[in-house]
Amino acid sequence: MSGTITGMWFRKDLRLVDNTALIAMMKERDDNESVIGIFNINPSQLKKGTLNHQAFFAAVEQFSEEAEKAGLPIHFIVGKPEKAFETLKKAIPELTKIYFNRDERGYGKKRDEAMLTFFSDYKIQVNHFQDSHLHGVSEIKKDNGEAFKVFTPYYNRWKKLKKPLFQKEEFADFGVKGADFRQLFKEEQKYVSDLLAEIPIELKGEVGLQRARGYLSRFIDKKVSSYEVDRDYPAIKGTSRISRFLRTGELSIREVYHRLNDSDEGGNSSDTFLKELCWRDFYNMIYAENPEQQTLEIKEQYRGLHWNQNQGMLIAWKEGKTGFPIVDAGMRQLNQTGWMHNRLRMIVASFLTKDLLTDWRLGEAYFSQQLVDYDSASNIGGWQWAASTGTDAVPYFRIFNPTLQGKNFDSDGTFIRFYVPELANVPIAYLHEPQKMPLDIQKQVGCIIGTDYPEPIVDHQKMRSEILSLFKGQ
DNA sequence: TGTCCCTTATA
DNA sequence: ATAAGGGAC
Repeated sequence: MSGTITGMWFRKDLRLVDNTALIAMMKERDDNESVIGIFNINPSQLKKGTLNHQAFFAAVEQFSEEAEKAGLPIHFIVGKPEKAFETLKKAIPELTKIYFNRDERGYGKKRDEAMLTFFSDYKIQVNHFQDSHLHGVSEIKKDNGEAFKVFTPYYNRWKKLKKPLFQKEEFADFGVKGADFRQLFKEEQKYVSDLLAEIPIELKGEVGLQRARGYLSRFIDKKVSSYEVDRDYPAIKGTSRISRFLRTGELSIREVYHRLNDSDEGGNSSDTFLKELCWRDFYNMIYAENPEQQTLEIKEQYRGLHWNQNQGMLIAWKEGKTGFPIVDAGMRQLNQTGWMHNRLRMIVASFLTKDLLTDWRLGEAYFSQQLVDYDSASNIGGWQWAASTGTDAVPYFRIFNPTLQGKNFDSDGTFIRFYVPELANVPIAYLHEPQKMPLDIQKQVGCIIGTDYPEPIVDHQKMRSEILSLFKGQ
């Protein structure tokens, strides 16, 4: 083959449509330039065996098949990015240009910065783009040039800014086939097929653009108009459920934004939902501004908090055996499905930090294993919000009462009964406080407290005053 | 995107 | 007795 080769390096942008870097590559290429698709697997970054990992690689597998069908076979390269690209360059010396959509925070940002140096050393030209968010981390600043720290003023600015367009082009529209050098990477292909063989079949259903668009359409057609109210009730499927497709990039954030806007001409039924898309940009920006936030409280004042080290409490929380029905139902939804309703994420996070006095980092770490929609910026931001240690976080004295939250947001107990089957027959009068059930009713409904379902592992009022004094003492 | 507890008003 | 409102944490 004469001419040069240009690579599209896919990462959390597993899509052939409205992919900023991919479209740029196809538009800018000239006739003697071939293109290839690349995906790097860095074994040291894998969280094998977790739902997060399995869901992501289920999407990778689906994407790889779609890309091959569309004429862009994906070349998997394995190892630390520098090593993997060194091997790639040795096997394909004509590779002189790379396109990718950059990561603007966290591990991905460090990787991208290191790789810019690497590519420059190897005389590989690089073009990279902001593709993952409606507004990148540096786009929205206060008038004095500083980053926002509070959500509402950030949102007011965000709302006014013009959003990037949805680009309808797909790879196939350009009438060019990607080159196929996969026979040079037999070992890597074996590694990938072994890795994919470990993915449970249940996780392979919730993947792909078609699926994602199904959720999006259902949400826009049927749910967004009542989203503001319905989204708070876990028993109602009132949320969009597109988060898993946004974190893999199977669904473009621009497609989401413009479909919402087009369906809501002049109305404001989607304002509350747009706010959630803004939170996604906000926390992305906050993580870029606070690169240590995965391990360090943003509020310096609270860096020395003395958290409870009791492992048993943490385990009870993880397993959904705290004796607080709404908390347990939420944790079991997470464990069984890899997803948790947003109201419940707030409740269980408040419970871990404010009722069990447990370090928010442990909760964040558990979510990072379990969530099929895990996004580090949103997850860390959410945990620091709940722990009252983040910027624009809930004030430390604004403490959720888990029993009241259950009564308010699952008043008839539909959600609790579904995920905590041992409580299925408990009368509603006792469902949110099963420990108050008289023994004869316990026997009658087949749920003995302390045997079939735990006593509350803490006294909320007691823990509330304890956490208040912990925070006040800082 | 809270809850508690007090006061005051009304029954 | 209960609702509504406000301050405190």
